[in-house]
Amino acid sequence: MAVTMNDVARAAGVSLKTVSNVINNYEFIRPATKQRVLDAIDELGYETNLTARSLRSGKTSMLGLVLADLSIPYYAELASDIMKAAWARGYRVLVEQSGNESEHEKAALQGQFRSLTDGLLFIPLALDAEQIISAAGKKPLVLLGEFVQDPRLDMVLIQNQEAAAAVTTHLLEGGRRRIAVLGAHDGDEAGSNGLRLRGYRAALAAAGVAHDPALVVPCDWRRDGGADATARLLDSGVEFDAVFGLNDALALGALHELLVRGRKVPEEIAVAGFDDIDESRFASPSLTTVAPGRTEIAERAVELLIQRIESKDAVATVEQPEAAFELRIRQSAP
Amino acid sequence: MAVTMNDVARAAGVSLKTVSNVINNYEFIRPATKQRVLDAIDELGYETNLTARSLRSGKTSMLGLVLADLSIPYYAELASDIMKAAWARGYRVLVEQSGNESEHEKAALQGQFRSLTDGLLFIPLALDAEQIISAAGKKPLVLLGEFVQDPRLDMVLIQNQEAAAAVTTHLLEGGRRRIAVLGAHDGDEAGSNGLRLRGYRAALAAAGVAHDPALVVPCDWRRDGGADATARLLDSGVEFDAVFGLNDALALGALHELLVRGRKVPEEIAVAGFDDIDESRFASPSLTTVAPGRTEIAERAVELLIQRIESKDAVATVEQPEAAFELRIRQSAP
DNA sequence: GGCCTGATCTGCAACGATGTATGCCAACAG
DNA sequence: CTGTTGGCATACATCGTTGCAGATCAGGCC
Repeated sequence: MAVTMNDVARAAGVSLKTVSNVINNYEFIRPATKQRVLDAIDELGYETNLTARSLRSGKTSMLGLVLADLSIPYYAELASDIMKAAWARGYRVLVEQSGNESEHEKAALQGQFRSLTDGLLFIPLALDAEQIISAAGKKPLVLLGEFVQDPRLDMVLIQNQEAAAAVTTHLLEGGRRRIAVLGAHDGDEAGSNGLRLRGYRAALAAAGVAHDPALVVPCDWRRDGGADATARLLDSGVEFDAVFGLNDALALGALHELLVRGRKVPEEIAVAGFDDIDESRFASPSLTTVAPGRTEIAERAVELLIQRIESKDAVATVEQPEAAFELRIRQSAP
Repeated sequence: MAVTMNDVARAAGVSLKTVSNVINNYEFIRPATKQRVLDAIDELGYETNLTARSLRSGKTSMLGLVLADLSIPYYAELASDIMKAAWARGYRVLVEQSGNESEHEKAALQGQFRSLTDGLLFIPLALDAEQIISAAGKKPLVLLGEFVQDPRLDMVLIQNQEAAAAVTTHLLEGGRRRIAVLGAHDGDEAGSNGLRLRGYRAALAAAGVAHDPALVVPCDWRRDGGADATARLLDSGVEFDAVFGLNDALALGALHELLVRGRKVPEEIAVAGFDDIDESRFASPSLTTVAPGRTEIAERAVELLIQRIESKDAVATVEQPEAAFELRIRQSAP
C-alpha cells in the first residue's frame, strides 16, 4: 500500500539503511548516492512513517495538552499559542478536553493517551496536587493555570496576586470604593481565585478601604456565571460602584447584565476583568483587564516541558517560572 | 523501562499472545486465565503501547483537523465539538493551525503529519478545490466551512445562502432598507462569502429593495476587520441603517465601532451576524445572528470521515450532507 | 477406541523504521 | 607491496504489538 523505505531502497539501488541515513542526514554519504535516493523518494512519493519511527525511537514528538474546553476563549487562545510554540520546536500537540471533571482529568493523566505523548501540559481544575502527583506517571508534566500550587511540581506561574492588586488599585484610583468581586468565595485562599482575591484585599487594605464580604460573589467562571452573579448582586440591593471579574468571561457577563439592566458603564459602575482575551478589546465598552502574559506562559511551559523531555538526568530541581503581567486600561474602567 | 505485554505474560504465566487476546477481548479465553492476566496487568501497571499497536494495525485512531487558528472563536467552538464527537467514537484529534496560509495548508495536506492520522478534517481558506485534490493523498478527507465547493469532495455543507437570506429578510422586516454587508466583494460568487452575499441579494430582490454595491465592504473576517470596515463606511458618508456581518466576528467588530462612534444600536443601526458564537449572546446589545448548526456539523463531519476510514470499499459516492440553521433574534436587530 | 469438533492457548512473522556492528574499497604512508 | 585509515554502504536485530496458522486437549459420537 504505502511506500516504504524498502521500496525507495530498491528503486535507488541501495540498501534500506542507506535510505534511512539519507533521511536522517548522516554525514558520510556520497553526493551521487544521496541524490539517487532523494530522486527515488521524490518519484515514489515516499513519506516517513512516523508511527514506526516513534516505536523505534521511543519518542512521539507530541505533547499532550489537557484543558477543560476549547470553547472557553482563554483556553482556546492559550492552546493556540502553545501549539505555535510547540510547532516551532518540532513538536505537535494532542489536545484532550477534561470538561472540568476530575474523572476525565485523572483519565487524561493516566490513560492510554499518555503513551502517545512525550509529556503533558496540564491545566488542572478539578484535581488537587496530591491527586495529580499520585495519578501522574513518570512522564514529564508541566502545570499551567495554578489552581494547583505545589513545590514538587513544575509549573508556569502568573502574578495572580500582584495583577489583581493592580486592577483593584486602578479601580480605587478611579474613585471606586465599593468593588464587587465575581468568582470567589470570601474564604478562598488557594488557586487563582484565592490568589486574586488576596490581591484584591491587599489593594483595599493598602488604600485604607474596608473589605465587605457581601461584595464577594462566588460563581462559575463563565459568562453566564458572571451575568447571574451580577443579577443576584443587583437584586440583593447591595451597593457597589465597580465589578472586578476574576476572569474576563465573568467581567463580560457582568458587563452584559449591567447594560441590560440599564446601568451605565463606566459612569455608574466600572467593570474590570482578568485574562485579556481578544474579545475584551472589542466589547462595548471595551474591557479594562490584565494581560497575564499568555504568549510568554505558552512559550515557557512548552520550553520547560521539552527541556524535561530531552534532558537525560532524571533528577532536576523543580522549576516554576513566572510570567509578567500588564494592566490594560480600556473604556469599562478608564 | 516501560512494562510490556511480555512482562505481563511472564507474570501471569501465559503466552504473550494470550495477553494480547485478553486485551482485545478475544472470545475464547477461560475466565480464570483472563482474570490472571488482568490481575497481572493491574499489578504491573501495564499500559498498551499505542504506537506499537498503530504500527502493527496500520491505524492510529487519530483524526487530523486543519483550521486557521484556534484563537478564532468559531473555530475553537467547532474544534471543541469535533473533539467531543471524535472522542465518543474512540478517536482522538490532532489539530494543526494553518494560519490561513496556503503553504501551511498544503503542508498539512501532504506533510508527515498525515501519517499520524487516519483521515483529515479540513477547513480550507487559502487553497481551492483543484489544489486540494492535487495535494491530498489517498487518505480520507472531509471538508468543512465551504470556502471550497466541489462535487468531487466529501464535505459538510451549511445553508449559507438560505441563512443569509433569512437574516436579511429579518432586517428588512424590521424596516431596514440600507443594509451594509461586511466581508465580501460585490462580485463574489463562491465560498461562504459569495454564497452568503447571494442570499443577501436574493432577499433584497424578493423584497423589491434595490442593491447598492457601495454597501458591500470587503475585509478580513475578524473583529478588527469588521471594526475597520465599519469605520470606513461611516467615514465615506454612505447612508445605512443596518450592518450584516458575514460572520459574528465582523458583526461584533462593527458593533464595537458603531458604539464607539456614538451610534445607537439597534435604534439607528441594526447589526446582525452569522455563526452564533458563544460571545454573541453576551455582547451588549446581544447579537442577532444565525446558528449554522455547529454541533450537527461537527457530528456529521466526524461521522462521515470515520465512515470513510472504516469502510472497506474504496469507491463510494461523494457525500455532502447539509446542516440545518436557525435564526437567533436578539437585541442588536430585534 | 479412533475420529471429529470446538474451545483454548501458543509461536512465528510482520508492521516500518533505526542502532550497532561490520564489511568493503580507495587512498595513503611506510 | 603491504598495512592502515577513513569514507561509504550493508546486514541484522530490535521497538511492542497483532494476524495467521497451528497445537493441544476434552468431550461426543459411531
